[in-house]
Amino acid sequence: MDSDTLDKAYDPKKVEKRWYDYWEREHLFAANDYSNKKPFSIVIPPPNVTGVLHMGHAHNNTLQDILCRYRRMQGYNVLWMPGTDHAGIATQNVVENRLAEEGIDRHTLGREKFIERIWEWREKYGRAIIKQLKRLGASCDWDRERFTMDEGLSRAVRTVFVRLYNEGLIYRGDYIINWCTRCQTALSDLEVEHEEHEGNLYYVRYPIDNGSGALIVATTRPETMLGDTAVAVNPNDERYRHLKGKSVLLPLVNRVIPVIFDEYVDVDFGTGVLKVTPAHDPNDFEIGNRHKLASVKVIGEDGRMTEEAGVFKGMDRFECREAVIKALEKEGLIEKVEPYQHSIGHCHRCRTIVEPNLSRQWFVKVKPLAEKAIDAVKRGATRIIPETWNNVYFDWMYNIKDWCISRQIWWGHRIPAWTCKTCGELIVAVKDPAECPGCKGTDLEQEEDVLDTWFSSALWPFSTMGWPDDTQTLRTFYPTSVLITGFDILFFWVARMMMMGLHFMKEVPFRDVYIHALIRDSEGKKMSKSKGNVIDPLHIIDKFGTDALRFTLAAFAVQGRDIRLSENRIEGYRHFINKLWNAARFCLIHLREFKAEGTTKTDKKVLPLPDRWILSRLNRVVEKVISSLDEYKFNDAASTLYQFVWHEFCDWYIECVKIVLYEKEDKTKKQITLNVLWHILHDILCLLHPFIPFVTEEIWQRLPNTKGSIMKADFPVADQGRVDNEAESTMKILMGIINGIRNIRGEMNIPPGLVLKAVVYSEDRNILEIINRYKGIIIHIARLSSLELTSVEKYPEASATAISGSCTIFVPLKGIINFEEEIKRLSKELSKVNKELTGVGKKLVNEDFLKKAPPEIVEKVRGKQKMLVEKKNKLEANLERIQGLA
RNA sequence: AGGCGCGUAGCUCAGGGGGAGAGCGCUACCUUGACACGGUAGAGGUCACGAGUUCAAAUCUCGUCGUGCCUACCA
Repeated sequence: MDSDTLDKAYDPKKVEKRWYDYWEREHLFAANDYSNKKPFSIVIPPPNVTGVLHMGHAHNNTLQDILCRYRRMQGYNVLWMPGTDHAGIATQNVVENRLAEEGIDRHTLGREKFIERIWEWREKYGRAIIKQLKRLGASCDWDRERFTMDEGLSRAVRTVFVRLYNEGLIYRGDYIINWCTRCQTALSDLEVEHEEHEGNLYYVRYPIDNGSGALIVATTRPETMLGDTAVAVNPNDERYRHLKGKSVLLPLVNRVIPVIFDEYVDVDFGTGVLKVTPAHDPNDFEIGNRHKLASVKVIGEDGRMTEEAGVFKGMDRFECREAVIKALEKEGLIEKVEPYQHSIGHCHRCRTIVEPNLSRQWFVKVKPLAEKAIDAVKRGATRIIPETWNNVYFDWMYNIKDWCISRQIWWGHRIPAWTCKTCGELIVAVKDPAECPGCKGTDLEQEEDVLDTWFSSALWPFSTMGWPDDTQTLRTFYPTSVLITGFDILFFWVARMMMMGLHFMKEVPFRDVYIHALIRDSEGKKMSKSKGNVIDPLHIIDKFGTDALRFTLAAFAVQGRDIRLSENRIEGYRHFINKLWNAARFCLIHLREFKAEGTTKTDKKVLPLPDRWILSRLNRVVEKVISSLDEYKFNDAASTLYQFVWHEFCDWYIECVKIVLYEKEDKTKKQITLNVLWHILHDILCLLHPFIPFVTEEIWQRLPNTKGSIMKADFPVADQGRVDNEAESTMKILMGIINGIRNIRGEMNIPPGLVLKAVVYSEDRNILEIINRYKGIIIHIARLSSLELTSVEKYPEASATAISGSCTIFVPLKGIINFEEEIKRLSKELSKVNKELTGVGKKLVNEDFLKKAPPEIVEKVRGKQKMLVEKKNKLEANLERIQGLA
């Protein structure tokens, strides 16, 4: 690498791929199972194989990458475990749709062939997301990439299943589950999305059997009445007490069904009479169990009415609703119809309305697992950050219900259970059994169903590390240091990993869980393809570069608030990348002949003021960046660096350095400054590398006296010895004076070509001395021809004036001054001061304030008042004088 | 129905009991030997509204309105 001049503008396209390939070639992302360095590990939230990178991925993985690069530079042995998820239903749907385009149905293809096709499809298209993660700069240890359907992970899944089964924590049974009539599978409660829906509440008359009158039942789903096996009332409901032991005649079906009494029924809802359909409603199912009612399934798996529905057989469930209403109306059994708003469950994959259906499925008894998971967070073994998510986590865990894990699809881990066709024995085993352990029969039939995708994801932190084998990877890297994810999968994934990790590893899967915001569009809506409001990260990367995107995402990553992304903001941060680039360009031009021996740290005493100042500032920044990153405050770290690089390093330090580098100063002085310049740039690059890896590597490679990749450099450490309050306050004085002069220039529209003289007056000799010592800096940056100092009040004629601290700055403008403008300017300033002064004054006449406020606050306000009064007097004097001249 | 969060400059958002901030946009001036993806200066805010706590509230508490999300078996 040479340190020739950089291009005038940073072009990410020329840089990004080259350095990523280099990092991979040099194995810089590789974790070491045997290192005795401190471990730091993260498992990636595995994206779906079907997926393409969206902003959520970009955000999530940027944050992970920042931490991984940061910890590596701090000397940790970092493992970032990558991989993808087979995403059962989603993937199956995608491939099914592809096949449909070819006119092929999966059933004609058959199970084995169909699964083969999915594997083929995965090989061909499933790698897209990995490539895209690489474009993002993700420093995963790619040699360890895992897939939830890999041999090893599948073995983990089977092992877990078998153990839970043997422990009685997995069972099979007939229960009401959520059924998607389109996907043709059961769903867990989490996979159902509720949505408000305008419907009707139908009041239907159920004639009382062998008596007069009728019970009126309110329902939103009249079609399910065909499967009613009772009507229920609350035992405390006076209105219906007399119906004990009575029955009603179920209309249309003409089935006699009992009136039962159950506490569940809400007296205040509708008529206080509930129709009970155990086969199509979870609550009714419970009631049915309590009262030993029969279940009549009237809606089939395809969403059409079954044999049991009599004349309605074969109708679609929604058609049937209309038909039932019509039939009831005909018989005069509809009492009334009220509009009614209620929420309806939809399949989160295909939006079809979910049908609660009685079905034989496999379940995990999660209560005992959840207790351990609750406890782990309670006792702080795992921290959730930000803490507000604790409550959400606890709430869900406390109210957890058994998890339906069987899915009637083909793509996934097939349930390791077999039925012996000879004796009916159920065999659950890790390895495919050859014969029935009971009757030794060999005619075994494996369960058709596969497991919920999240069942395998729940094992991810340890299955990826080789479990159930006792591997060195597990010993070194489990539990992982932190999990970074969005709250949308807190229950789906985080909670379940907690449960499984604690149960099988006897240890939490992660020390910290950092829950980040969701990326939304400019209106605050969740980005989704169907809404068409996505901002494609790859498009952004092409347009602005990866670093600009990453820095934006980091700067936006505020805890507890969602991100509304806009291209404008990303563009703003591209400018920052370019600013850094150009600052480096300046440095490199001057560092061309920089010698290695100059890189040792110079003693503070011999350093010029600007150098002491920038080193002091740098060390404060280092401290702040480290503490921010340690607390997952990515935005604080990013904006601290932004502020420092742009508004301190570029705006002030480089300007000061120019004086030394461009004037004919002696060589040693130049060397000292170059030394500091090198140091600051060096540390800035290291501090920024985790956020913006590409541009920092590119500059690093051209910076003299660096070896290898910046990835292997040490992350800066704060050095309290470099913090220099005196230098900071002195610089503040100089900046104040420079700003005063600049203000005059700007406000008075003085041509920039015009070199000005200035006179600074102050009664404070110490201040004057300081200014005198550093007048070169002021002269240069404020572009003066000379700067005079005086402790005697003598007013240069026709001057514009500015006040800074105890100083009055005069800029003689004989012949150029616009008196009106100057009067306006001073008056404006004066009214500002007066306004502030009234505020301060009010406080200082307040007895309570003087008595009760902490003394240092009172002192501060007093000091401020004094300063303001001084400023006011000076302004008034200047104003008076200028008015006299006008 | 419960729970959580948000309402601060034109826009996107930081801050979180004692000086209202940033980026973008806007106005004026400027091709100054790193950078016009730049520089300098400037305009712009009853920090949603109402009450309370406090010497002091954008900041804490309560309420109202608006807004977003999550959870839920009231048919």
